[in-house]
Amino acid sequence: MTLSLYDTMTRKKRAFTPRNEHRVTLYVCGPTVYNYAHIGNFRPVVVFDLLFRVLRDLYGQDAVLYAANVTDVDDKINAKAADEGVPIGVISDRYLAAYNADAAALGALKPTFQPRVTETMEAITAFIADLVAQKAAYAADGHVLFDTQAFPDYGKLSGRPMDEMIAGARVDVAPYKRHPADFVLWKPSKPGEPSWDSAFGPGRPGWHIECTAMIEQALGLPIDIHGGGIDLVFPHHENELAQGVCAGHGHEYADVWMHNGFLNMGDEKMSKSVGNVALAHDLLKTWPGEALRWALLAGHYRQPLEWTGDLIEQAKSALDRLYRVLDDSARFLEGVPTAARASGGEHRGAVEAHDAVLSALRDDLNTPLAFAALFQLADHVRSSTTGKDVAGVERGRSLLLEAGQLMGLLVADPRAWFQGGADDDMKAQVEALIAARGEARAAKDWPAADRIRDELSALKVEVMDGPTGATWRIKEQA
RNA sequence: GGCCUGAUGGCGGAGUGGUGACGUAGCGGACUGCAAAUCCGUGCACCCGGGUUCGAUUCCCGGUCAGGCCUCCA
Repeated sequence: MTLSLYDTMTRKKRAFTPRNEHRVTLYVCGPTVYNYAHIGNFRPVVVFDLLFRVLRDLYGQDAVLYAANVTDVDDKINAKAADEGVPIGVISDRYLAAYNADAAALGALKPTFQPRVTETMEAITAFIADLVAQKAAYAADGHVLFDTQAFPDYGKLSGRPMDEMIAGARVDVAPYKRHPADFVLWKPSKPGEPSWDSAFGPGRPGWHIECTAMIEQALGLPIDIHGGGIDLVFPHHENELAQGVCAGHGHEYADVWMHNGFLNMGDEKMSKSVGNVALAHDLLKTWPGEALRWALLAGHYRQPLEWTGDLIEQAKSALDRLYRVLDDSARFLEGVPTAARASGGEHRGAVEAHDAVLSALRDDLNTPLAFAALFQLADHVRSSTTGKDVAGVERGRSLLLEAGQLMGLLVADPRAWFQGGADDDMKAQVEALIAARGEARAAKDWPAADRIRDELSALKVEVMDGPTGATWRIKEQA
């Protein structure tokens, strides 16, 4: 099975072939750490984490190098640092830690590298110097600018004819630019702002150069896959590409460009600047990270996604269904003597469903199709459990867990998934009530049994009578 | 003004030139002391108008609507 990926540059899905299958390189544009990140920031995090996992599954755990940068030089960081009267590092460290914690809660693996602009200054200034030497950049009015005329293919990635862009532009062009599309590589810092020394004078890097320099430093150019949000195609990635090619790396930058669709809140675009926020940090207080991860993967990554309460609830329900199968089948296996367990049998249906998950993911990360296969696999486990097919349950269960965990899902203990909110005291209390209710039921004292259920209900606990006794779980919040 | 996406059932959301995924919600039934879960059954769609075709939700053209980018928001 080959991996095919949609490439923004060629606008079609292509078979993916890494330059070196022992060293597959992936770079994704990361956050500016000046505040808690909203859930939309985590869509690319989760999407490209999934790609990272699929690549590792295909090429080997250590064969994939994944770099996700952190922008820690930025006006918003400067403003916040000035507000609090602290160095910018205090701000960026604080919110980077929060960001990483949220990403981990959403099931994202740590990238191989997480470069920061402040730790890449030498590479940035060296890169700019290289561009100047190649006559692809020029100094003007204290700035160093990239000369877009030096790159004939400028506009190709985003599919924008440059002359039309300029004709329709609504922005005033800085007078020192030779061409309206030229962009800043290095600029002087304003008084009081952080500044770094360079051959072009003290200042700070422009937006686009940092990614190019970080890629060069962390992975080496060219790379296999470059990813990010669709909104970055122009100008950010277009500019990265221009810089990267003109600095000379065999005139190659990235083989595949991948872009995830936007996350929308209701009908409004979700953006911190608009103030229409849903911080992952807050969402994680009420929802399991796995449910949020599922919700982010509920649609194909290239499609826009509407972020609504319904979406999260449906994601939670879907996971409940899978965890219920895992829980029920685990209880069934606990009741089977070890000696009676066997591992024979083909269980073709389960194997096929497992393979269907893989092939769906390898087809440009078709997560909805992968979810469908996951449910199919769960149905096999369910019917094996009902049919008391021990080998079938064991095989199906391990395939389900394997497929789910490849997607960063089904990582919780099934019982903990349902009883997660309870501490030991509460568990003991619940067990005692359930035992009392069991006695009442045995005596066919239904009013007493129902009274105890009401008590449990008040504790937000739901009891479920089964053939092997009662089980329970924490009820959904309204 | 320029460029680019998308339009599928109550909701979410794949996919396909012809037997209409999957999840969730609805309805009927089984099971259960009741309930939950589970199982069985069932209803529900492919924006509009042309064209190509034996046949289009799927291909082509036009339209409408929605969204994105062109301002260092992923």
